[in-house]
Amino acid sequence: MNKESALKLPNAEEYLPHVAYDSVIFGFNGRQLKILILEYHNTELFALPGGFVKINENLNDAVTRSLKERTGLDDLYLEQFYTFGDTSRSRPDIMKRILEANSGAVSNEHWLLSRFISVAYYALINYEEVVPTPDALSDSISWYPIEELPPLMMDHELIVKRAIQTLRENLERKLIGINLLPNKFTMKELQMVYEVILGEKLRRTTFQRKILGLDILERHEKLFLGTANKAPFLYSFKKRP
Amino acid sequence: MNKESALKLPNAEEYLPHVAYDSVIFGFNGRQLKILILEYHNTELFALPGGFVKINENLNDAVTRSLKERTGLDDLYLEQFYTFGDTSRSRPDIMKRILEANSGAVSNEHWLLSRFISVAYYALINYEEVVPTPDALSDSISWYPIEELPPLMMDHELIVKRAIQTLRENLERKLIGINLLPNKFTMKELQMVYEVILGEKLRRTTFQRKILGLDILERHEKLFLGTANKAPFLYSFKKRP
DNA sequence: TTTTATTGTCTCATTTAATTACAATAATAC
DNA sequence: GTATTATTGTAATTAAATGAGACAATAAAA
Repeated sequence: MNKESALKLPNAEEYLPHVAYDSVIFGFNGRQLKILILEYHNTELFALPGGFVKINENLNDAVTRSLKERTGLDDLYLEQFYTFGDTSRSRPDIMKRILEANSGAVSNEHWLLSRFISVAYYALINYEEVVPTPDALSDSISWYPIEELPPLMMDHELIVKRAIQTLRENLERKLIGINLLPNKFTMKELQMVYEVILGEKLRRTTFQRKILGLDILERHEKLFLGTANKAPFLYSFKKRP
Repeated sequence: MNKESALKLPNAEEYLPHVAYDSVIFGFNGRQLKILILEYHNTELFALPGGFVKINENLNDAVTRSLKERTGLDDLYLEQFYTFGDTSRSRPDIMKRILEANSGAVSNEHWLLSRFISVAYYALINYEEVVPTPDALSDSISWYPIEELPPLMMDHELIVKRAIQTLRENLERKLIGINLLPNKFTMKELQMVYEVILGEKLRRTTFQRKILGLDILERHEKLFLGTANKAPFLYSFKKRP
């Protein structure tokens, strides 16, 4: 095991025991909705990025901190959506495999083997700006389309499912100024984001009229892509006053 | 101090440290939306009913257990809505007052004086069926109209505010089969529930047409109240198939 | 029998949304 | 140049939902 990463392992005294968080980080590559999944060293275990809360740290700050570490971004749309608290979600056997693959033998009393309650968040980020960075326990962190996720450990598949469900429910009400697109985008791109989130096709004219009617977009120059058809306008979200 | 209640104090070994829950229990008395607030022994401190999670207990089960103890009910509409995790929400000074008012001197190392993260739930219950019962630390538990709450300790006012906000947001989408009414109710009563939750008056004819159009109500016999006017029908929510 | 307050249901106007239609374009083919 | 093609922006038309009254049908009291 590589000593450097072992040194970065979270230390019992620094963190609140029994409390964790997990993040479902959504990105949009122009066609698909994807999420960031990490793979632990030498275990073939896939998981959501997550972490622990320092003794004197606000829960929300802890999540923001780890998202900054995983993505390099600090302006992201972040929303807490559920706290998972079943006893069955804690799997000391799996945690032990992860820890031992990373740093050799681990005592059965290790704090990370105890029961954890996990507060789950989802984040919406600009796919193009992200520099995914694995954490101390992981080999890799990569984008996976939500339709083609690897098998996730513990209850992380349930967490993803609920994240998508909440995202759908919140789409109309809360997050029109979605962070999933670059600063400037076409109406078609915005429509595609709505379609992949809702999982259904929308009518072009209805969608366009509705969004424009909300008066939340600013129109910019046209985007000439060299295709043999009318060039679409670029839009950006208006700054909130 | 009364020895019996002191004996019921939660014991450090039985519970998950640093994890708590609080419940906003809504009831409707026919005119107002109310919530259950308890008052701690000899402290003039008012708080939401809450509690702690046993080492081997699911979070949701812990909440159900305590709601059963506080209200006598086990069939209630219960929804988790947010987890409060700021460091500033923990107030060892206040907790110490509560504990000492209950059982004499308390060590500064007492587990209840440490930082807690609280998972907040709201419940909708049938006002008439409830038998409010204080917990070990409390003198009383009583209904307060949401417009006339006593000053609540720590961040409990914020928790109530967010509960009401979530209830409003969820009214149309989720909980048409509200638990706030008795089994049979008049259209006017249902409208009043909507009005107190939304905080606005609704048009009688529009409301009636909309609700009946949803096809979720069953019509029963008329309710004769002895008033000099046409008697309204009673309705109940259709059983979900 | 008349009066009063309230309920259940219609009607009609108004608003909002869905659907269709069509002109405007940006590049390509000729 | 001019016709062709795919796509975009918007207007016109239909359909659906909602708002605002109108009104007959009560249940009890005057």
